[in-house]
Amino acid sequence: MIYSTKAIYLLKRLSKYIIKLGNKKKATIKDIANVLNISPAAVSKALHDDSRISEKTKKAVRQVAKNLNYQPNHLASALRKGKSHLVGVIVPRTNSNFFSSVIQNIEEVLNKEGYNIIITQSNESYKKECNNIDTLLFTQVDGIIASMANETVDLDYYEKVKSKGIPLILFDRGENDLNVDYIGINDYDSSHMIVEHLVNQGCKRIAHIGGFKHTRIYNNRIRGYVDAIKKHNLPLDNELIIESSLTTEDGRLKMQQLLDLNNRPDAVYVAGDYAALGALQVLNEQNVKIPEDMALVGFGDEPFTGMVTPTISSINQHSAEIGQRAAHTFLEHAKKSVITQSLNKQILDAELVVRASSAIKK
Amino acid sequence: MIYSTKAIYLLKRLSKYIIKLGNKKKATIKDIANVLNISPAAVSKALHDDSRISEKTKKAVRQVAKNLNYQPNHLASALRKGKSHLVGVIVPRTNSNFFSSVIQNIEEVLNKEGYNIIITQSNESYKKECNNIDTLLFTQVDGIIASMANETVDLDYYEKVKSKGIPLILFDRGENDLNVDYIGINDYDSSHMIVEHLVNQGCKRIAHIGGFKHTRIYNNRIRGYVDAIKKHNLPLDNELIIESSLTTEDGRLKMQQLLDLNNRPDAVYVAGDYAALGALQVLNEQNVKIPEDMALVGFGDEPFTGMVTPTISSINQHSAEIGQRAAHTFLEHAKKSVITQSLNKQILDAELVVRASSAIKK
DNA sequence: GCGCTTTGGTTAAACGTTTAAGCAATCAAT
DNA sequence: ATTGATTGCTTAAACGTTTAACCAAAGCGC
Repeated sequence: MIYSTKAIYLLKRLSKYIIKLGNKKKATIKDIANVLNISPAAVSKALHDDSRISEKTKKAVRQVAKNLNYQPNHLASALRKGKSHLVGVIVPRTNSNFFSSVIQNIEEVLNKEGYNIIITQSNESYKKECNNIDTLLFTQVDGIIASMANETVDLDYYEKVKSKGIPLILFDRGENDLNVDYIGINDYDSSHMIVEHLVNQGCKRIAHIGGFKHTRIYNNRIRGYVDAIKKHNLPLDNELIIESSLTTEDGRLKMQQLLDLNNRPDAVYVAGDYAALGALQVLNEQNVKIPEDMALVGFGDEPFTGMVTPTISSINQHSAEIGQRAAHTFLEHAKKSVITQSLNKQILDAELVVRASSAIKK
Repeated sequence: MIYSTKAIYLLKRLSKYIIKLGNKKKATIKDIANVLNISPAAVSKALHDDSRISEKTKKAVRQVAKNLNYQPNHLASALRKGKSHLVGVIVPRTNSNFFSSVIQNIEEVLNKEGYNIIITQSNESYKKECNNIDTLLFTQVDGIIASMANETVDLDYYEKVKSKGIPLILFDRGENDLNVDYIGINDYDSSHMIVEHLVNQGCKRIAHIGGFKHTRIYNNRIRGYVDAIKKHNLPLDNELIIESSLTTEDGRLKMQQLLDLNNRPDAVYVAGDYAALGALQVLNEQNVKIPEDMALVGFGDEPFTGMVTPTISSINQHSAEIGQRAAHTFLEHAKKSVITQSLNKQILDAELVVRASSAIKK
């Protein structure tokens, strides 16, 4: 093979550089510029396919970049551009299927647009959540997508995010008062669906183990339950509505409470799957027949609802779509230079997945 | 209250600045410097509690910083210092309890030291894993903590990380060949524990649904199984050792395969909990009594093993400790200026959690 | 061969920190 | 009074990109 003098010259400069870089740090735009005897600015433009750079130069730049194993320094470009291309995500915990699925979908959408996500967990603690916000702001994220901890009532920290002009998108657990984008399912209607379903199965006395009233979504589920019960002229008994932290353990306790009633319910709608699992365990242990003696419906469609015996009917919250919408909503904000947020709700219809725990009674 | 002339002067400058910043961007070190009529360098030093700055100035700086709602720009300091204080984490998926627990512990340890983590999922795909490595390198992470995808056999991409001088720590699924730090449990011994336990329960013909042989941990589990079977003079039959992808679905298939044998086993040790769940479903559906007709042991101690009927015995992999150790191992590397990695294994003993699926037979 | 556009770059400043080096003022000791 | 150390800052460069502004050379129409 015959090389032109030019090519040989280039090769020499290159190898000189490679040797020089050998034990040194990473290659920069400057190194490429030096090899090709052009300015760093030209290299930057070449790499960004600027129209003011000749095709020849672009090719050469790409070639040298490859040979020097060049990786752009994201920090430098982020600093210069004032954008980190990082998005913070805050969830109560990642080991629930709902949140992990939402996250995965956020990630997929954002990665395609050159964004990375930083996931943080609040463990349902308000303090941890504030910490998370601080670290995310510190890391200069371009936006925050969050689902609030159960404990969170004080919204000051989220106001801080807003005041910094950083797009904030809430999902699942959100607050109207913040006046930002929100994506979630229709909790009120979901409760209606569940009650309707249980009525169709012949249930006459339906209890509800709900979440904390101060969390809007749980409050909506409670309201939906109450209205649906009224609609069907069923007994609306105070002892049939119980507030719970919705952990498995608390689900056990609250189920026991229902079983201890003089006038037991014949169905129970639990506002969270983990608590529904606790309820199921208690029922199984005490040989209460499901669904004959007690029908059971959960909320969230966690995978284990299909694994336990009997399988638990539940509400599918469309985690994938929630994640995708949250990501797209952020991207829309990111495209605009001026960020103006207002209450903008995207409410999806949920889907009732009927399983053994509430299957038709004979 | 009486203010000194100085204080009033300061207050004036401050309010001037606050007004100026009002609709503007975030406050910087320069703004603080301007308010106090000192150099930005002095501000930086004051904020870092440098001994060469007077206590008086430090106090003033802190006060103004607070009033201006100053947040240090992480990007700038990272660029200058050549450290991003970001650590990349790669896992097959986050919705397994094992990984989510490891991650949570990594996060806890690293946050305390001022590091943030970026979590990425490979979904068991080699290609996605390579992508993840690229984005992490692009984001200038200071280190990578990873558990490999099932598919991964080619180690070139991980070599790339090593060659950039970025600390690499593997856990659970790792490769000796890479000569980096590794944290995991003793898979070989765990298999011994399981077989031993099943023998004690009176099982005479123990099958193994294992993972892919090319993944070292699964290979070790198989070797452990084989050696333990030999040790107890039990039948070591080729049809009793099945390779599986260890998904729930594949667990079902492989369990069926075992049930179809002329000479059925009386126990099966499944190298993953999800596959064990599939096996359990098949056994339940076909009314094979567990553990009387078929004892069952899983691996991983996923929470659902305690939720299903009957509950599944499994191996607890000490996810919390693995996460903590991985984080600490990274921190040790980070402290040193020169990074020299070598094969350094930390092997923890696992723990067998006996549940109903293998409880003593009468 | 004059102005005018186009091409293909270059120069220099900027992003917000950190930090080595420098320097003036004060103080301590001789 | 002189030297030397200490205190408390300042100056300026650097990290690796991006980008606005500028400019030289070539091409073009007439």
